[in-house]
Amino acid sequence: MEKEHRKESKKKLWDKARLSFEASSFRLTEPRKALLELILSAEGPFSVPKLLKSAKPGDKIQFDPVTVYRNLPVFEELKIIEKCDFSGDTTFYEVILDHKHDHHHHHVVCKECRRVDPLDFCIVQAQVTVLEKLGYTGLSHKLEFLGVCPQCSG
Amino acid sequence: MEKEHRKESKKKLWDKARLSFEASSFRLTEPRKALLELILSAEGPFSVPKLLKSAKPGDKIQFDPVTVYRNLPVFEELKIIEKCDFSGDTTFYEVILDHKHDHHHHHVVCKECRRVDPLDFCIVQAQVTVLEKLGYTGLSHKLEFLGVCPQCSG
DNA sequence: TATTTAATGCAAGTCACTTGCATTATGTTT
DNA sequence: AAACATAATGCAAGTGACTTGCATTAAATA
Repeated sequence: MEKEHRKESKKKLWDKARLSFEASSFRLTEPRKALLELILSAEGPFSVPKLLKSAKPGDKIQFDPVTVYRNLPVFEELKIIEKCDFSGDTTFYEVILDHKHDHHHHHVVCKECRRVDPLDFCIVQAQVTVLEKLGYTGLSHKLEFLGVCPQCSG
Repeated sequence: MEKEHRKESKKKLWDKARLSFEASSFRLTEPRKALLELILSAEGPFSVPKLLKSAKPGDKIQFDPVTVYRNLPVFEELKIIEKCDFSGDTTFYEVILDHKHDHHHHHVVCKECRRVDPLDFCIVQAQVTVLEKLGYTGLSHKLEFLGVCPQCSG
Protein backbone atom coordinates (compact mmCIF):
# COMPACT_ATOMS: atom_id res chain seq x y z
CA MET A 1 0.00 0.00 0.00
CA GLU A 2 2.81 2.33 0.85
CA LYS A 3 4.19 1.38 -2.49
CA GLU A 4 0.99 2.25 -4.29
CA HIS A 5 1.32 5.76 -3.00
CA ARG A 6 4.94 6.15 -3.93
CA LYS A 7 4.27 7.18 -7.45
CA GLU A 8 1.39 9.52 -7.97
CA SER A 9 -0.82 8.78 -10.90
CA LYS A 10 0.31 10.35 -14.13
CA LYS A 11 -2.90 12.33 -14.23
CA LYS A 12 -2.08 14.08 -10.98
CA LEU A 13 1.39 14.90 -12.19
CA TRP A 14 -0.10 16.29 -15.36
CA ASP A 15 -2.40 18.51 -13.36
CA LYS A 16 0.48 19.82 -11.29
CA ALA A 17 2.43 20.56 -14.42
CA ARG A 18 -0.52 22.28 -16.02
CA LEU A 19 -0.94 24.44 -12.93
CA SER A 20 2.72 25.42 -13.05
CA PHE A 21 2.27 26.53 -16.61
CA GLU A 22 -0.87 28.49 -15.85
CA ALA A 23 0.84 30.26 -12.99
CA SER A 24 3.61 31.28 -15.34
CA SER A 25 3.80 33.20 -18.56
CA PHE A 26 4.95 30.15 -20.47
CA ARG A 27 2.52 28.64 -22.94
CA LEU A 28 1.59 25.00 -22.73
CA THR A 29 1.91 24.35 -26.44
CA GLU A 30 1.48 21.12 -28.33
CA PRO A 31 5.18 20.30 -28.50
CA ARG A 32 5.44 21.00 -24.79
CA LYS A 33 2.49 18.74 -24.04
CA ALA A 34 4.04 15.95 -26.06
CA LEU A 35 7.38 16.45 -24.37
CA LEU A 36 5.79 16.48 -20.95
CA GLU A 37 3.98 13.28 -21.78
CA LEU A 38 7.28 11.74 -22.80
CA ILE A 39 9.00 12.90 -19.65
CA LEU A 40 6.28 11.74 -17.32
CA SER A 41 6.52 8.26 -18.71
CA ALA A 42 10.29 8.15 -18.52
CA GLU A 43 11.80 5.61 -16.18
CA GLY A 44 14.24 7.41 -13.93
CA PRO A 45 16.56 10.19 -15.01
CA PHE A 46 16.57 11.13 -18.66
CA SER A 47 18.74 13.12 -21.04
CA VAL A 48 17.86 14.79 -24.30
CA PRO A 49 19.44 12.08 -26.46
CA LYS A 50 17.66 9.44 -24.41
CA LEU A 51 14.32 11.18 -24.84
CA LEU A 52 14.82 11.60 -28.55
CA LYS A 53 15.60 7.94 -28.95
CA SER A 54 12.67 6.84 -26.82
CA ALA A 55 10.33 8.85 -29.03
CA LYS A 56 11.56 7.47 -32.33
CA PRO A 57 8.87 4.97 -33.34
CA GLY A 58 6.65 7.04 -35.66
CA ASP A 59 5.01 9.09 -32.93
CA LYS A 60 2.31 11.52 -33.92
CA ILE A 61 4.57 14.34 -32.83
CA GLN A 62 8.06 14.79 -34.15
CA PHE A 63 10.48 15.95 -31.50
CA ASP A 64 12.88 18.54 -32.72
CA PRO A 65 16.08 18.33 -30.70
CA VAL A 66 16.30 22.08 -30.48
CA THR A 67 12.83 22.34 -29.01
CA VAL A 68 13.65 19.72 -26.45
CA TYR A 69 16.90 21.42 -25.55
CA ARG A 70 15.07 24.68 -25.19
CA ASN A 71 12.19 23.33 -23.19
CA LEU A 72 13.89 21.31 -20.51
CA PRO A 73 15.22 24.49 -18.93
CA VAL A 74 11.69 25.84 -19.03
CA PHE A 75 10.38 22.77 -17.25
CA GLU A 76 13.21 23.18 -14.82
CA GLU A 77 12.23 26.76 -14.08
CA LEU A 78 8.67 25.59 -13.49
CA LYS A 79 10.00 23.05 -11.00
CA ILE A 80 8.66 20.19 -13.04
CA ILE A 81 12.07 18.64 -13.51
CA GLU A 82 15.47 19.07 -11.97
CA LYS A 83 18.98 18.51 -13.20
CA CYS A 84 20.82 15.64 -11.63
CA ASP A 85 24.48 16.08 -12.17
CA PHE A 86 26.18 12.91 -13.20
CA SER A 87 29.36 13.77 -14.83
CA GLY A 88 29.52 12.65 -18.39
CA ASP A 89 28.84 14.22 -21.70
CA THR A 90 25.10 14.56 -21.35
CA THR A 91 22.90 16.43 -18.92
CA PHE A 92 20.37 14.38 -17.02
CA TYR A 93 17.12 15.53 -15.50
CA GLU A 94 14.42 13.93 -13.45
CA VAL A 95 10.81 14.69 -12.68
CA ILE A 96 10.30 16.31 -9.29
CA LEU A 97 6.53 16.67 -9.35
CA ASP A 98 6.33 13.21 -7.92
CA HIS A 99 6.65 13.47 -4.15
CA LYS A 100 9.14 10.67 -3.98
CA HIS A 101 11.67 13.13 -5.31
CA ASP A 102 10.91 15.80 -2.77
CA HIS A 103 13.83 15.05 -0.57
CA HIS A 104 17.54 15.26 -1.03
CA HIS A 105 18.85 12.11 -2.63
CA HIS A 106 21.58 10.72 -4.82
CA HIS A 107 22.04 8.03 -7.44
CA VAL A 108 24.01 4.94 -8.23
CA VAL A 109 25.29 4.76 -11.76
CA CYS A 110 26.30 1.42 -13.25
CA LYS A 111 29.74 1.62 -14.85
CA GLU A 112 28.70 -0.84 -17.50
CA CYS A 113 25.13 -0.30 -18.56
CA ARG A 114 24.85 3.27 -17.25
CA ARG A 115 21.69 2.25 -15.43
CA VAL A 116 20.82 4.92 -12.90
CA ASP A 117 19.06 4.04 -9.67
CA PRO A 118 17.85 6.62 -7.16
CA LEU A 119 18.67 6.21 -3.49
CA ASP A 120 16.17 7.58 -1.03
CA PHE A 121 18.63 8.29 1.71
CA CYS A 122 21.97 10.01 2.10
CA ILE A 123 24.69 8.78 4.35
CA VAL A 124 27.95 8.42 2.59
CA GLN A 125 29.95 5.55 3.93
CA ALA A 126 27.10 3.63 5.45
CA GLN A 127 25.47 3.80 2.07
CA VAL A 128 28.31 2.04 0.40
CA THR A 129 27.81 -0.86 2.74
CA VAL A 130 24.13 -0.98 1.95
CA LEU A 131 24.80 -0.90 -1.76
CA GLU A 132 27.23 -3.74 -1.44
CA LYS A 133 24.59 -5.76 0.35
CA LEU A 134 22.30 -5.03 -2.54
CA GLY A 135 24.82 -6.57 -4.89
CA TYR A 136 26.72 -3.65 -6.30
CA THR A 137 30.41 -4.22 -6.73
CA GLY A 138 33.47 -2.11 -7.42
CA LEU A 139 31.84 0.87 -5.80
CA SER A 140 33.42 4.25 -5.63
CA HIS A 141 31.65 7.48 -4.98
CA LYS A 142 32.10 11.05 -5.82
CA LEU A 143 30.99 14.08 -3.97
CA GLU A 144 31.24 17.62 -5.19
CA PHE A 145 30.09 20.81 -3.59
CA LEU A 146 28.83 23.66 -5.66
CA GLY A 147 28.55 27.15 -4.30
CA VAL A 148 29.94 30.63 -4.52
CA CYS A 149 33.48 30.98 -3.24
CA PRO A 150 34.50 33.60 -0.69
CA GLN A 151 36.11 35.69 -3.41
CA CYS A 152 32.96 35.80 -5.51
CA SER A 153 30.62 36.05 -2.50
CA GLY A 154 32.54 39.07 -1.27
CA MET B 1 57.09 23.29 8.26
CA GLU B 2 54.20 20.92 7.77
CA LYS B 3 53.27 23.11 4.89
CA GLU B 4 56.69 22.92 3.32
CA HIS B 5 56.30 19.17 3.10
CA ARG B 6 52.85 19.28 1.64
CA LYS B 7 54.00 19.70 -1.88
CA GLU B 8 56.98 17.65 -2.92
CA SER B 9 59.53 19.40 -5.04
CA LYS B 10 58.84 19.26 -8.71
CA LYS B 11 62.06 17.35 -9.23
CA LYS B 12 60.89 14.50 -7.03
CA LEU B 13 57.60 14.34 -8.86
CA TRP B 14 59.48 14.27 -12.12
CA ASP B 15 61.55 11.35 -10.91
CA LYS B 16 58.46 9.46 -9.87
CA ALA B 17 56.91 10.07 -13.25
CA ARG B 18 60.06 9.00 -15.04
CA LEU B 19 60.12 5.79 -13.02
CA SER B 20 56.52 5.06 -13.95
CA PHE B 21 57.42 5.43 -17.58
CA GLU B 22 60.48 3.23 -17.29
CA ALA B 23 58.45 0.53 -15.59
CA SER B 24 56.00 0.60 -18.47
CA SER B 25 56.24 0.11 -22.20
CA PHE B 26 55.28 3.71 -22.84
CA ARG B 27 57.96 5.99 -24.21
CA LEU B 28 58.82 9.21 -22.48
CA THR B 29 58.95 11.28 -25.65
CA GLU B 30 59.58 14.99 -26.04
CA PRO B 31 55.91 15.93 -26.34
CA ARG B 32 55.21 13.85 -23.25
CA LYS B 33 58.01 15.51 -21.33
CA ALA B 34 56.68 18.93 -22.24
CA LEU B 35 53.17 17.92 -21.30
CA LEU B 36 54.34 16.49 -18.00
CA GLU B 37 56.18 19.71 -17.28
CA LEU B 38 53.02 21.64 -17.98
CA ILE B 39 50.94 19.42 -15.78
CA LEU B 40 53.34 19.46 -12.88
CA SER B 41 53.22 23.22 -12.79
CA ALA B 42 49.46 23.38 -13.02
CA GLU B 43 47.63 24.84 -10.07
CA GLY B 44 44.97 22.41 -9.01
CA PRO B 45 42.83 20.36 -11.36
CA PHE B 46 43.27 20.93 -15.08
CA SER B 47 41.43 20.11 -18.28
CA VAL B 48 42.75 19.81 -21.81
CA PRO B 49 41.41 23.22 -22.89
CA LYS B 50 42.88 24.77 -19.78
CA LEU B 51 46.27 23.21 -20.46
CA LEU B 52 46.24 24.29 -24.07
CA LYS B 53 45.46 27.85 -23.10
CA SER B 54 48.09 27.93 -20.36
CA ALA B 55 50.73 26.85 -22.88
CA LYS B 56 49.91 29.44 -25.51
CA PRO B 57 52.68 32.06 -25.12
CA GLY B 58 55.19 30.95 -27.77
CA ASP B 59 56.48 27.93 -25.91
CA LYS B 60 59.31 25.98 -27.43
CA ILE B 61 56.96 23.06 -27.85
CA GLN B 62 53.67 23.29 -29.67
CA PHE B 63 50.98 21.29 -27.98
CA ASP B 64 48.78 19.47 -30.38
CA PRO B 65 45.34 19.00 -28.83
CA VAL B 66 45.15 15.47 -30.14
CA THR B 67 48.42 14.53 -28.49
CA VAL B 68 47.26 15.97 -25.22
CA TYR B 69 43.94 14.17 -25.45
CA ARG B 70 45.74 10.95 -26.19
CA ASN B 71 48.34 11.33 -23.49
CA LEU B 72 46.30 12.19 -20.47
CA PRO B 73 44.82 8.68 -20.44
CA VAL B 74 48.38 7.36 -20.64
CA PHE B 75 49.40 9.43 -17.65
CA GLU B 76 46.31 8.21 -15.92
CA GLU B 77 47.22 4.59 -16.56
CA LEU B 78 50.67 5.30 -15.14
CA LYS B 79 49.02 6.70 -12.03
CA ILE B 80 50.56 10.10 -12.60
CA ILE B 81 47.22 11.83 -12.80
CA GLU B 82 43.65 10.95 -11.97
CA LYS B 83 40.30 12.07 -13.29
CA CYS B 84 38.26 14.17 -10.93
CA ASP B 85 34.68 14.11 -12.00
CA PHE B 86 33.10 17.47 -11.91
CA SER B 87 30.13 17.49 -14.11
CA GLY B 88 30.40 19.90 -16.95
CA ASP B 89 31.51 19.68 -20.48
CA THR B 90 35.19 19.11 -19.88
CA THR B 91 37.11 16.36 -18.15
CA PHE B 92 39.35 17.44 -15.30
CA TYR B 93 42.41 15.66 -13.99
CA GLU B 94 44.81 16.23 -11.16
CA VAL B 95 48.32 15.08 -10.35
CA ILE B 96 48.42 12.25 -7.85
CA LEU B 97 52.18 11.79 -7.60
CA ASP B 98 52.16 14.41 -4.90
CA HIS B 99 51.37 12.69 -1.61
CA LYS B 100 48.82 15.29 -0.64
CA HIS B 101 46.52 13.65 -3.12
CA ASP B 102 47.01 10.16 -1.78
CA HIS B 103 43.84 10.13 0.24
CA HIS B 104 40.22 10.23 -0.69
CA HIS B 105 39.03 13.78 -1.09
CA HIS B 106 36.58 16.01 -2.89
CA HIS B 107 36.35 19.50 -4.27
CA VAL B 108 34.40 22.72 -4.05
CA VAL B 109 33.56 24.29 -7.36
CA CYS B 110 32.64 27.95 -7.56
CA LYS B 111 29.44 28.46 -9.54
CA GLU B 112 30.72 31.74 -10.87
CA CYS B 113 34.41 31.58 -11.60
CA ARG B 114 34.60 27.77 -11.75
CA ARG B 115 37.51 27.93 -9.33
CA VAL B 116 38.15 24.48 -7.93
CA ASP B 117 39.49 23.97 -4.44
CA PRO B 118 40.45 20.61 -3.00
CA LEU B 119 39.18 19.55 0.42
CA ASP B 120 41.40 17.28 2.42
CA PHE B 121 38.64 15.63 4.36
CA CYS B 122 35.33 13.98 3.66
CA ILE B 123 32.32 14.30 5.87
CA VAL B 124 29.29 15.39 4.03
CA GLN B 125 27.07 17.55 6.10
CA ALA B 126 29.68 18.68 8.58
CA GLN B 127 31.69 19.78 5.62
CA VAL B 128 29.02 22.12 4.42
CA THR B 129 29.17 23.88 7.75
CA VAL B 130 32.91 24.22 7.51
CA LEU B 131 32.68 25.58 3.99
CA GLU B 132 30.15 28.14 5.11
CA LYS B 133 32.49 29.25 7.87
CA LEU B 134 35.13 29.64 5.20
CA GLY B 135 32.88 32.04 3.33
CA TYR B 136 31.25 29.91 0.69
CA THR B 137 27.60 30.69 0.07
CA GLY B 138 24.72 29.09 -1.76
CA LEU B 139 26.23 25.66 -1.23
CA SER B 140 24.72 22.52 -2.57
CA HIS B 141 26.48 19.25 -2.98
CA LYS B 142 26.21 16.26 -5.14
CA LEU B 143 27.19 12.75 -4.45
CA GLU B 144 27.16 9.95 -6.94
CA PHE B 145 28.19 6.37 -6.56
CA LEU B 146 29.76 4.50 -9.39
CA GLY B 147 29.92 0.75 -9.47
CA VAL B 148 28.65 -2.32 -11.20
CA CYS B 149 25.00 -3.06 -10.58
CA PRO B 150 23.75 -6.43 -9.39
CA GLN B 151 22.54 -7.26 -12.89
CA CYS B 152 25.91 -6.60 -14.47
CA SER B 153 27.86 -8.09 -11.58
CA GLY B 154 26.11 -11.31 -12.41
C1' DT C 1 72.80 0.92 -39.01
C1' DA C 2 68.65 -1.17 -40.16
C1' DT C 3 64.27 -2.55 -38.53
C1' DT C 4 60.20 -2.64 -35.98
C1' DT C 5 56.88 -0.41 -33.45
C1' DA C 6 55.02 3.25 -30.87
C1' DA C 7 53.90 8.20 -30.95
C1' DT C 8 52.84 12.30 -33.38
C1' DG C 9 50.12 15.60 -35.95
C1' DC C 10 47.19 16.93 -39.54
C1' DA C 11 42.47 16.51 -41.42
C1' DA C 12 38.13 15.16 -40.86
C1' DG C 13 34.42 13.28 -38.12
C1' DT C 14 31.17 12.74 -34.04
C1' DC C 15 28.21 14.22 -30.47
C1' DA C 16 25.95 17.25 -27.24
C1' DC C 17 24.44 21.48 -27.25
C1' DT C 18 23.65 26.58 -28.88
C1' DT C 19 22.34 30.50 -31.86
C1' DG C 20 20.12 33.09 -35.63
C1' DC C 21 16.29 33.81 -38.04
C1' DA C 22 12.22 33.29 -40.65
C1' DT C 23 7.79 30.95 -39.84
C1' DT C 24 4.00 29.50 -37.01
C1' DA C 25 1.13 29.20 -33.09
C1' DT C 26 -0.88 31.31 -29.02
C1' DG C 27 -2.99 34.67 -26.15
C1' DT C 28 -4.71 39.36 -26.14
C1' DT C 29 -6.87 43.44 -27.80
C1' DT C 30 -10.04 45.75 -30.40
C1' DA D 1 -14.27 37.35 -34.75
C1' DA D 2 -10.41 39.64 -36.90
C1' DA D 3 -6.07 41.84 -36.13
C1' DC D 4 -2.19 42.40 -33.43
C1' DA D 5 1.73 41.41 -30.48
C1' DT D 6 4.67 38.15 -28.81
C1' DA D 7 6.22 33.72 -27.56
C1' DA D 8 7.47 29.16 -29.42
C1' DT D 9 8.94 26.35 -33.13
C1' DG D 10 12.06 24.29 -36.44
C1' DC D 11 15.41 24.49 -39.86
C1' DA D 12 20.31 25.50 -40.82
C1' DA D 13 24.49 26.53 -39.32
C1' DG D 14 27.87 27.13 -35.63
C1' DT D 15 30.55 25.76 -31.05
C1' DG D 16 33.46 23.17 -28.39
C1' DA D 17 35.15 18.95 -26.48
C1' DC D 18 36.69 15.06 -27.87
C1' DT D 19 37.72 10.91 -31.33
C1' DT D 20 39.43 8.44 -35.43
C1' DG D 21 42.11 7.48 -39.65
C1' DC D 22 46.27 7.65 -41.69
C1' DA D 23 50.60 8.96 -43.36
C1' DT D 24 54.90 10.70 -41.17
C1' DT D 25 58.32 10.74 -37.57
C1' DA D 26 60.81 9.39 -33.61
C1' DA D 27 62.21 6.02 -30.18
C1' DA D 28 63.61 1.39 -28.63
C1' DT D 29 65.50 -3.15 -30.50
C1' DA D 30 67.99 -6.13 -33.30
